[in-house]
Amino acid sequence: MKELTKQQTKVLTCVEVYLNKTGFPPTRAEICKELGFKSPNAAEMHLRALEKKGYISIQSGSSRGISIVKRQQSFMGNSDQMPVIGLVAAGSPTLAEENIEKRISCDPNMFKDSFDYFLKVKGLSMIDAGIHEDDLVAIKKTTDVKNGDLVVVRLEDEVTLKYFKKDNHSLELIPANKDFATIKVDLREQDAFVEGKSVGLIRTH
Amino acid sequence: MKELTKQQTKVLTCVEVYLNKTGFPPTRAEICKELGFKSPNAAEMHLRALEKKGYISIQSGSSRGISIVKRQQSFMGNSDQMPVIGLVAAGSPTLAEENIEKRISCDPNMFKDSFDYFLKVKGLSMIDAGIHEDDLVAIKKTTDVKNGDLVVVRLEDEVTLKYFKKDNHSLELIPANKDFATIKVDLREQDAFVEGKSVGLIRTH
DNA sequence: TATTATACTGTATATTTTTACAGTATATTA
DNA sequence: TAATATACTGTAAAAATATACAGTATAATA
Repeated sequence: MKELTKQQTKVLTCVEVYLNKTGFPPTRAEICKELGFKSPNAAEMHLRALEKKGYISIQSGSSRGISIVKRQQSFMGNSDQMPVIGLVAAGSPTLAEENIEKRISCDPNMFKDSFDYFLKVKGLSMIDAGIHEDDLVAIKKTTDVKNGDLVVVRLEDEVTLKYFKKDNHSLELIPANKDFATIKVDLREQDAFVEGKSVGLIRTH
Repeated sequence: MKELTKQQTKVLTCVEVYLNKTGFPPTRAEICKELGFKSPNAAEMHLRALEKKGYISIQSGSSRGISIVKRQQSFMGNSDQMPVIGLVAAGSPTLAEENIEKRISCDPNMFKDSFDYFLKVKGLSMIDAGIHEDDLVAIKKTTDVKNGDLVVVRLEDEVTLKYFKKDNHSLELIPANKDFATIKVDLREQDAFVEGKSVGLIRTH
């Protein structure tokens, strides 16, 4: 998550406080009044920046259409709107806004380890690990992975979920389905970027 | 607190659901669309009644200026401490305190359907459905189940998680593992009590 | 039996609100 | 050095929204 500037933090706090006090988000004008700005465009621009950085989402065309994605302070409890990543566009960063399919309200600490986003599973390559198509795998962004971990790896422009096995320069990405082949990468020849590892899974029946 | 009429309850629920989904309250027109009213005044009048009875407060002159004073149910973007049911003691009600292994902080509405508790899976009888030992299956308490649903059924003093199939007096509880046999019950001879059905699953890696 | 509450449709309007556009200025990055 | 991000003022118009008013109809209450 990108860092916020001082003013952006002020605006986000203002929205949170207003929401906490009234139960609904403020208008641009109300933010201005609260923070001493003289133009509604000042608030507008800060809100746009906050959206771009993933802290809020703005429902275009709706009055007070601000929802908080990631709270700074937790007023109520610890529930964030965790992003669900569907198909990742080639070359784009996994967490880019255009890859976010929806958001689910849940506790980032509901699993043993914290996590950053859900990855929606495509295909059947992990079926023998009880991971089905459309399951949501909770991913913690980290490069600190051990052999045997279930990891998200980017190869060229493809993102894949497999078991991790590394031995010197040889990386193996192992599926859990006998119909799929292990992906073998020689790290001297090809890059592989570990995006994170799975800390849990949720499935809707 | 005064009692609500059927329609007022509907409107209040509508506001709560909208708020839970978007993070801000609905407009009169949006309530109408949701509930099938054709005039914004229909929503207006219900909101006035809800305010008069103390369930909400309305900020006059503000768009979406509805705040909920008294919630009907706890929807929340906030998390509840959902109970995890481990081994169920023979004869005791499933949700009895002594059966609660721990509690997990999460949103009761994180799946498509709401749920009441997590059941910790024992054994391998559902492995081919991608349900492993120690997975937590989210159970909604209900007796309204259809053939093919994944249900929690109590037979005598045993609680089991299986696929449901009922045909007249014949009840079949079908596992997802070829090494396990389908449980067949003649309802004229033996009682079977449907405790609920699965709406989702979570697993910690 | 008159009154009040519930439960709406339908229309209209004043107000609220978003949002685009035109500027100004500074700091940081490429 | 040019481009981009931040950080605003000021104005205006289009769109969203609240809300008043005029009705109709039914059920409950005094």
